[in-house]
Amino acid sequence: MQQPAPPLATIAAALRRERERVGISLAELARRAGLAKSTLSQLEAGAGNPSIETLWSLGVALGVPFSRLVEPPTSQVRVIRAGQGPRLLADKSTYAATLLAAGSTHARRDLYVLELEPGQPREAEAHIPGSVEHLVVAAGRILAGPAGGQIELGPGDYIAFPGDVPHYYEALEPSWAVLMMEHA
Amino acid sequence: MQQPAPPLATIAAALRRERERVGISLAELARRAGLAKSTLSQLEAGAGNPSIETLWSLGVALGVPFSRLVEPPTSQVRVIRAGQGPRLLADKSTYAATLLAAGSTHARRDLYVLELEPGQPREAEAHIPGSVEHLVVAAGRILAGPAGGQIELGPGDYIAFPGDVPHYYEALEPSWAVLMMEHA
DNA sequence: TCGTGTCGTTCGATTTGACGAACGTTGGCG
DNA sequence: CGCCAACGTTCGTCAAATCGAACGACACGA
Repeated sequence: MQQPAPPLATIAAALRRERERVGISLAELARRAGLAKSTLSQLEAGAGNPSIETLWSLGVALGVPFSRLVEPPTSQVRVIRAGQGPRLLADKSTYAATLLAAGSTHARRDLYVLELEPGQPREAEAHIPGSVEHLVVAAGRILAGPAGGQIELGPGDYIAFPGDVPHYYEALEPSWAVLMMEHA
Repeated sequence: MQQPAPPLATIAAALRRERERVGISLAELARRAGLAKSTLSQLEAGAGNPSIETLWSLGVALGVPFSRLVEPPTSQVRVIRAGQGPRLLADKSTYAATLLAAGSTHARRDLYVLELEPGQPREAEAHIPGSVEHLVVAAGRILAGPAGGQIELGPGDYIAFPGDVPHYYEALEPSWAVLMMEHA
């Protein structure tokens, strides 16, 4: 499972990698995480055995989930090509989805553009267990979320919710959005 | 993301839950993990702030992945309102990125909202080999693509291009877009 | 009724992680 | 050039996590 993985070096590498991804200095990250520079310096040097709270605050400050800091990076190289011509999948006149990028069976992530018109809401039944839907509203107003827990969203708003329970989309005005479907 | 979640109580609950699932005593687990009984006792009581190595050895002894001990049960609904969320530092004032969803190490796909102002274009150096960037323009006009092959995009337009070669973003007017970064 | 084993908790001693202050270095600017 | 600010590192100090040992509670047999 995670047998021979000494998390010491992994954490050191992950910290430096993620920090450079965000593009901030060591001192700045320490400030945001509420830590001493020295602590972070030693961590990135591979020395030390940080406490959970310390690592957690770094994860929050970097905006990455905790697991990314402790688990070794996946080294396998897999190329997934962008979808060619967008295809249209429509089942109701008020709802249209355009498939932008379809992941392979090994890396399942699909990217859609949704176009919705007010009127008949779309009720989606549960998908495969473990799937997650990510929605960013580009224009208009949309009521979305798991059945019974819908939330109203406007341009720029983001919502993520489990796709393996019944859920729901309704446009309050002509709208469109970007949807990332994540399958377990 | 994982915002105000103090992992202290989560860990305590997870430890007791997983230990009872395996069906061993506290003393036995401490023995297998190479820890003092007292340490484990306090951890399950919710007191303490364990080090990474301590928690890791418990994960190994319990036969569960590390993340199961630190992350709360499972995903629920998460909303990030426009303008909220962790903002990545802009190396130029014309560029801002907000991280919406960060993939785990096993499914590396990150979702961002980009905000761009006209002016200085953003030149990005190559990322990890095999990475792909997917961009959907929500509003405005953006010139984007690999260096030398930029394409002008308007609202609703989609482009995918390799992220492991130098590439380029420029807003022709105030714009924002949804970016999915896909790491190999 | 002892004696023995294991359970989980509590109590000092010690190792060690985190802090704050200093250091040398680098880059920008008058 | 000097000055200043920020960077990342190193060092001494302090608080805290971990340890080892002892504790009371419970169960099982002799």
